[in-house]
Amino acid sequence: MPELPEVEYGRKVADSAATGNIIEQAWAADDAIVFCKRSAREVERLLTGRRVHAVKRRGKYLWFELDQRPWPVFHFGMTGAFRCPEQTAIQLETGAKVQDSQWPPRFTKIHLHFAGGRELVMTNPRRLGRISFHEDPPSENPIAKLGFDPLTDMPSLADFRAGLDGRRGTLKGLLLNQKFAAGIGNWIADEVLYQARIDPRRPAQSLDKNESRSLYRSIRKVIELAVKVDAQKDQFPKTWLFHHRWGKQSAATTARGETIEFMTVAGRTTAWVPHVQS
DNA sequence: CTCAGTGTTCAGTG
DNA sequence: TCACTGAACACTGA
Repeated sequence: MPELPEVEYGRKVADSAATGNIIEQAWAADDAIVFCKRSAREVERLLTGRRVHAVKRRGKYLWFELDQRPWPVFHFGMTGAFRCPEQTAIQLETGAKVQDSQWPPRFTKIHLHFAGGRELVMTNPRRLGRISFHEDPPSENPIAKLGFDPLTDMPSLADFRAGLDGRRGTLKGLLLNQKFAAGIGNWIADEVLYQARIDPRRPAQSLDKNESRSLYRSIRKVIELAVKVDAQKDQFPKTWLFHHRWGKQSAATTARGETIEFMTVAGRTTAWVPHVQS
């Protein structure tokens, strides 16, 4: 699920459960991959008794500010999510909010119990997510090398344009590059290029003034709206490409009746509308 | 049974 | 060294 809007929703879930509260009990799964070689017992030791001062996000990364360092950093990979009993989960495909059928949910990697009774878990079925610990997450990799965050740190149009200069690769590849813009993933890249009416294969440095402005505006619009509705896909406008990109059905069309085609760009499946994007 | 997949990293190339 | 590409990773669900 996780591109910027889904991760920002995860931040809100964690914030409501954790901020201001003390972690009374922490349970971690034995999973050397997700915990970056750290043992479950050590993870539990680093978290138990700590008070959470804030839950921060940059791009697709989240971290807790605790009363003692190091601080935990969370990345959802392809399938991770934060859940708490009070908050509904967002279903992967449809984006609809659903209640968990069991608690803690399947694939729970970490389970926190807070003083006062709130709980929070991170699930991660495919184990491409990561939970690591850093003394100062924003100044250390991988967070330090991220590019601008389109929600909290959108550059000026002039700076955005300057960032396109000298880029030899495709626009699609650049949008997916977290060192350029942090938080854009496969569906947002396709949505933004469709709404800006630009061919995903175009070299980034080839855009004229109108095109780069259009791309800039599309990024802001898609991110801000998706965040506003807590990444619930059924609340995205009907005109968005998003609703029609799944399944790669031949003869897929947008709500406007435009033919959608699929191709691989920058190594990723790319949905686009040749009639609109040039 | 096979394969694609909303992500990142790393080896290899230019 | 930088920019970029493609494979690998891990596992579920179609």
